[in-house]
Amino acid sequence: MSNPEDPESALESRGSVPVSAPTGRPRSEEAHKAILNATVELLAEVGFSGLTVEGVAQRAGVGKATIYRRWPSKVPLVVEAYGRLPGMEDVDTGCLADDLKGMLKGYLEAFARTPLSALLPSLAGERAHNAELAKVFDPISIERRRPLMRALERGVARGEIAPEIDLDLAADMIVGPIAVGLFFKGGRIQPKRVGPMVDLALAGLGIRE
Amino acid sequence: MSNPEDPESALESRGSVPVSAPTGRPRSEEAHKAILNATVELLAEVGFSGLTVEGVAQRAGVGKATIYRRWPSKVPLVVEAYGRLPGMEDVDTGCLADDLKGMLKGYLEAFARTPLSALLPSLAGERAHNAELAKVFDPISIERRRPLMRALERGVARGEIAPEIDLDLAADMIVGPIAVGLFFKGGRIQPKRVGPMVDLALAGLGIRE
Amino acid sequence: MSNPEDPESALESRGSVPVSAPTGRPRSEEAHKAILNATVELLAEVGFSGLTVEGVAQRAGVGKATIYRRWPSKVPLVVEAYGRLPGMEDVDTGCLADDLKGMLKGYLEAFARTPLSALLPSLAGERAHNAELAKVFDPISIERRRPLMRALERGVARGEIAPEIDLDLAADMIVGPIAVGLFFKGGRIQPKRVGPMVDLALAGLGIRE
Amino acid sequence: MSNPEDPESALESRGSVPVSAPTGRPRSEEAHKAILNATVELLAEVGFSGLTVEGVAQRAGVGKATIYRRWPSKVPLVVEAYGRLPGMEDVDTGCLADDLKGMLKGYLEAFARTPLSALLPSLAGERAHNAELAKVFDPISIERRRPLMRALERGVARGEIAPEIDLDLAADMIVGPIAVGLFFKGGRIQPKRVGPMVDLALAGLGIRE
DNA sequence: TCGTAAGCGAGACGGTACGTCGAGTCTTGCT
DNA sequence: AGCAAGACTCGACGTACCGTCTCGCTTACGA
Repeated sequence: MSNPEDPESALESRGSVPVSAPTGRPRSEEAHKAILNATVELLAEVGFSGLTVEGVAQRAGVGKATIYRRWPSKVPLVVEAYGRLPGMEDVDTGCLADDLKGMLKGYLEAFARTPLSALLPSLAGERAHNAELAKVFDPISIERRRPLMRALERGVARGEIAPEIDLDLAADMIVGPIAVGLFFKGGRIQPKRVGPMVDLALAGLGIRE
Repeated sequence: MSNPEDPESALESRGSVPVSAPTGRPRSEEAHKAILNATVELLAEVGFSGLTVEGVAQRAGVGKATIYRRWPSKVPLVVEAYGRLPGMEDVDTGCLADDLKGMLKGYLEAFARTPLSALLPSLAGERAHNAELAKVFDPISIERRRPLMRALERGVARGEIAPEIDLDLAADMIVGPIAVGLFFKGGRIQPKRVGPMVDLALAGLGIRE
Repeated sequence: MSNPEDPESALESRGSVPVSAPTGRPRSEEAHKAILNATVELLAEVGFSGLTVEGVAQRAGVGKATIYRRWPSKVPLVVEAYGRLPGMEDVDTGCLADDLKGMLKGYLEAFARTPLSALLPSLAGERAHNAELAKVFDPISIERRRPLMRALERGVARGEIAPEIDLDLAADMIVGPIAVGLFFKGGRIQPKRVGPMVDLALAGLGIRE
Repeated sequence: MSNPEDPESALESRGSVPVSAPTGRPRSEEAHKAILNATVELLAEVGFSGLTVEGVAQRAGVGKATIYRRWPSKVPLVVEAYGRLPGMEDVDTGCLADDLKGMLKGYLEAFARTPLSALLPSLAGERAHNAELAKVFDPISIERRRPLMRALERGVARGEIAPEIDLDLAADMIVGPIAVGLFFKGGRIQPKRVGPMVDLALAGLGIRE
């Protein structure tokens, strides 16, 4: 993710003159991909704590030095692999409830297709006492919930949500059950439970007529 | 946790005859406590992944074998240490909103007093790819949210909650923001935000006049 | 062997009044023997360096403390076990060559019957850097070659050996090939080779016609 | 000792084509030497039984894995260290007695200069119940007494020794007193006693005029 | 005849070293 | 320069014994 040695970053620095002469053999893009793929695969198989750089190198058919040349430790490697996995995709139907239901359903399906459900708890667990990880993990997390925030903002604009509502808190409440299910029950929420989940969040528990 | 030498287990086997003669020097209760204390301390300092059995032994002033004699690996050790930390305490005021606010506030204060906020993400992260851990972790998690469930049940009984509401989902939604804050934002929710949080959960996001 | 707690040593301190009242349960002679037997057996099986006090205790059906109550460490235990094994037995035929051949043959047969050939190298090896062991081992070694020395002295008395010969050196030369075979070739000398061995020692290598 | 990576072994395989491509970083010759030196030093200080691989690693400034990569256990390590120590050096004066006296004196001086006198008993003791050790130890022992055997053969050629004499037995008898002194008396024979020792072996004990 | 003092088997105690494994770094020859 | 390979130092793993220390019991003596 935009690391300084990345040759593509050099191109971004305006024009055709590289910042410093990139002599020698260029880094293999192939190796890069193989490493990230191996990382994602292994994370799904053995989890974060079972992941070894040695294992990634072997699976990717790559020397360990090639990994360490790109990532300073296994944490940023995993973070970048995580960044490759799909996040929430914006759904805009004109109705808040349908937007939320559509987005969450799509997201939960991504959980089933990818190692996201193994990765997220591992990374979140490590994050808690690893400031270095937190620094790169948090922006990605914020980025990933942006579609959700946008849907809520549309809801405010349309008058479906009262303007004084704390949207951040609202977002937490909407994805909260997914997080709780993921971290404490080890299972993904079934997609069919998304409907009630959103309805409950929108209507609240309280009876007030 | 209910290990066979536990004197109370002996009582469960009906009557005064122990299952088998407990010969030899009995295990030191003192060492047991010292180990758990050291574990809790170190978890708060270095997290689950940074915790080493060697470090626990050293901090507790205990030989490694004394730890391995009691716990087969660091996972159940940490789980037992986790079990010692305070959970939610039931608050029964006769009003659902006040019950929930009281309980959550108390719980969040426990987060500040104890290493719970370091432990929970670490354990939840490990849980995701460690079936052995999941087996012992999940019952404890369920036990810990029981006061919350009871408050909700009282709410149903009092007519504060519609009877058709899925209480499990409701509980997830109420603690959801705490979980999200803990796992993705690395911070405990401030106690003063508990009020809006509960109000939002009870009233919902939707406007319905 | 004559350790200070030995109740029989108390008797040696002149007279019938024990130094201190030997109250309490007396030490089990049975356990003592079982420990020594187990020690000899295990030495033959696994050698000195493979011998563990734990193993001896288990084999003897005895607690470890019962061993440590009698011997301060495994070294004196092994030495005492060694002391129980047969040594050279004096043979007095009136002819030096026959005496020596008889004694050596008998000794080599003892090697075949007992774990002596496993014990001796182990103890000698340990002796080299274990002063404590050397202190108890050496007197036993001297004692064990005394029959050999006596035979040589008889040879001098009878005029079979010139009086100016250093008998200690002579004894070393006679048992030397056995030692070399034991330590460097791992095998006991075959009894039938005893004859030439003694003849060579008596006649020397040199031709002197 | 003649391990497959040894460059000289490659030469033995006739021709310039190495048996297999030696990829990766080559093993550090420096570390190898440092380990062997540390081993010899420590053997002299604490003996075989007091020698720990951990201690060798520390003294050599080397990781334990680097030791285990080269030697499967401490036994072959010690054997190789032993192989580096000086053995008997051939002395050829034209007179058997002088040859033997010269060689033995030189050898005994090597005992004083090196930890040989600590090593030999330790290794011989271990050898007795360690077949693996015996396999590598024995050829070295035979090699080391070869100068002695050659001197005896020269003695036969010159007619100083009767041809029917068993030279192996003769060699055992000549070094026997050294072995006995080393293993049972813990001391090196004083060099000045070498003369009588050889004279006795050549002339024998028996009086026969 | 009974108390008391020491012995008993069992096994936990704090330690130390074992042999293994992985982290992150370094060094080959080749591309 | 980057590459695959693999050795490097370091440090934790989980195991096995060390020599010591309780346990709940015998066992024998002397009060």
